[in-house]
Amino acid sequence: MTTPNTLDIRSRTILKEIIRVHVDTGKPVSSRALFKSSRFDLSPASIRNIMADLTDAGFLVQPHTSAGRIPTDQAYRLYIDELMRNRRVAEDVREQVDSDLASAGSDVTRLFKAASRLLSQLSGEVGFVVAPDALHTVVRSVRFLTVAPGKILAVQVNEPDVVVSRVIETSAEYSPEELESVSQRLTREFCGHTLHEIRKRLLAAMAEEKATCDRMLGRALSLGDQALEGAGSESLVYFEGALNLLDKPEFSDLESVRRVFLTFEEKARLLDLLTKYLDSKGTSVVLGSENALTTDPRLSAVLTSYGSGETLAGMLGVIGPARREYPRVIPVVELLGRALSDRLDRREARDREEPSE
Amino acid sequence: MTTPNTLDIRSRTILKEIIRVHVDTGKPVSSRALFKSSRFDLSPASIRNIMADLTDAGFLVQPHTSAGRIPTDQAYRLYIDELMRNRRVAEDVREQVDSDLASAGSDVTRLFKAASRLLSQLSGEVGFVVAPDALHTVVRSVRFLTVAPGKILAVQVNEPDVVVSRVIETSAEYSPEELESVSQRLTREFCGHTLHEIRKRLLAAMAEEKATCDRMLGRALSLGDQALEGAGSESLVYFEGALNLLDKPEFSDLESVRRVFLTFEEKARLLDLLTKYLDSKGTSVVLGSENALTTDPRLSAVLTSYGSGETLAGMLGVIGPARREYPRVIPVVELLGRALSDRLDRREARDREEPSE
DNA sequence: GTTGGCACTCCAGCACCGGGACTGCCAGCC
DNA sequence: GGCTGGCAGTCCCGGTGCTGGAGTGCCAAC
Repeated sequence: MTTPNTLDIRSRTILKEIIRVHVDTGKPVSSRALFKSSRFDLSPASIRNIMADLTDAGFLVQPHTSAGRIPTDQAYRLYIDELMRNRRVAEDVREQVDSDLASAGSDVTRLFKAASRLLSQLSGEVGFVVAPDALHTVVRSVRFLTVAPGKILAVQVNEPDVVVSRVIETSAEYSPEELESVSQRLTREFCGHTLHEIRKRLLAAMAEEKATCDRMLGRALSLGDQALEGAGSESLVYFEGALNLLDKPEFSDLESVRRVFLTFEEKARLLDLLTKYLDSKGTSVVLGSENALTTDPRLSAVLTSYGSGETLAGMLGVIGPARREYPRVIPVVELLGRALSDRLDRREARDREEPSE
Repeated sequence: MTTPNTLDIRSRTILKEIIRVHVDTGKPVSSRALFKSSRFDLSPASIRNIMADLTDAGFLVQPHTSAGRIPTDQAYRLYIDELMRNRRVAEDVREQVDSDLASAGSDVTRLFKAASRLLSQLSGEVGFVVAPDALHTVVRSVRFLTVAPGKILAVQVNEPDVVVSRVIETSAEYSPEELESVSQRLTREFCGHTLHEIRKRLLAAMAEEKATCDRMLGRALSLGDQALEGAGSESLVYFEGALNLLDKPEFSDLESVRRVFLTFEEKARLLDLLTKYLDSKGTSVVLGSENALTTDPRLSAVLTSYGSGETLAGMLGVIGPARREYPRVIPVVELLGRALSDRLDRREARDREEPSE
């Protein structure tokens, strides 16, 4: 019997082939099918022996006694980390990504929607884009506009052109000139910092202001405080293609459907879990058994972060069953990460042909 | 045999009772069940005779020979129009609506979300709110802000405090003063009109400007044109509670689930159909067989329009199976229509106790 | 017009069976 | 020692047949 880390070459080859076949067919893989599908110089009986070892080591399971084997998450983990090699993204896919993102123009919301739709289409799973977390993104400017008596629209422009606006109510009246000067003052003060930092400084400033009794500054700070209140609590996520999962045999019973859709209904929880992976640069594969994404341990994700310039911004990726074509899907996710970063960076024209890798 | 419009009293009573029982149980209703459930002075056999007549007249159907009867859409139509009487909304429901909407504050987006969630919760179906159609809503003001070199944020404030913003790209540079004067000029010009009208006038103005060569005005108009471009094409809809439909026995097979979710995935088509009912003031019940809402003729809707002041604004309602408690659900939908209108009208405190009816 | 009775129909659930798809193990062979 | 063919054993799956129950439709009697 082999221990997890010391699988011999032959076992690895078999495991790899089992994954390939299973991803393809969706059904348990039998020794005979393996024998026929590829030219190992081994009889089905010998393959059975190896499969028995792989089962003991935790890489395979049997749905029932007289069935073939299916790979475990542990097997996928090994496959992803050591066995597989990414394929190149087909040229027409690149072109589709480029043209779809280009047609979204410069409106960030439309860009995110287009990206999640592309992810969904290209993977056949659920595509998602998490917009830059409002709390950790860099503020570029803050503006205030009167929209009605007692109602002021606070517009916060964040780093990659993400605009967040909310209406706040004030009992006090502000003149346009006053609003303009407040806008300029707050922008000058806070430009280039994250909301997180700003919030702290704002509180400190308000405490100090109480002491100095600078009325004008006080009103400015109060406005700023209201504008930021609750900001970042509702992160923006774009999901697309939940219906795709209905076609996956692993989710096509009613109970699974309920759980899967429940997952997407309460986006908040899902988001929390995904956000953990925001720090890690590069692409991660999150398998359900390793870190339950949801109530359903069979859900897994491929995700990567995107961002403009130095600052990490948000994440995107796909969610679906662990049984997926990793060599094809991972490069697609990475492609979209780069493409979206480029767009946000306004470097649209650069390295369109062949990203270094 | 009775024709549709001349059902005698007894037939109506029976039909009403059949609907009541079927809405309650979800299963076909048998003559015996009717005999036991209510004190008609009739034997099961007599009830059977009447049910046979109702079947001939198109009000009932049998799933199969030896099953009870279920009401047709035609029966629901009669029930809604003539047989039922709305129940009063329970006091605690009123309070929940008030407090939930109040806690959404004055941010219109949050208000819509809260309303659709309430509709979903209170009906056990899918709640929806269609935001005021951007094309037919009245514009209050237009503002422009520079967010980055070559990128300008156009903020359009519509009548019930609905803010629509989009980033537009310009090759030309604009100074803050120039933007401010453009904002004021366009606002003065267009305030109080609908986008629809504005678009027309804008095109006329641009043609004229070509003649007079007023450069400054030309730039203003160009900005205005870009700001409006594509506006209104993407109406905002808020759906909530699609999962509720999974609990309905009529939608709990896989094929139905697929169709239902497909319906909500392509919101656009659904919206088109719903929008037809926007003109009609008051509350409508749209039954699937009368006007297919979707690919699934079993989906139906209860909807009403809401609006601030004189202008109709948007719609809200619920979507679910025709088998629903109309006497309870219709008043809930109407309550939310009024409540939302009131909020948008800033008449929050008015007639909280008992709306006239 | 109403009613009890009765024959008839259809469905839902259950048990049963046989074929097919695999595996695990064993004994023999290189 | 590793590989192999053979064989018994296990389990699933689809089809079939049966039975009880729930309802209806009709008829004859009141």
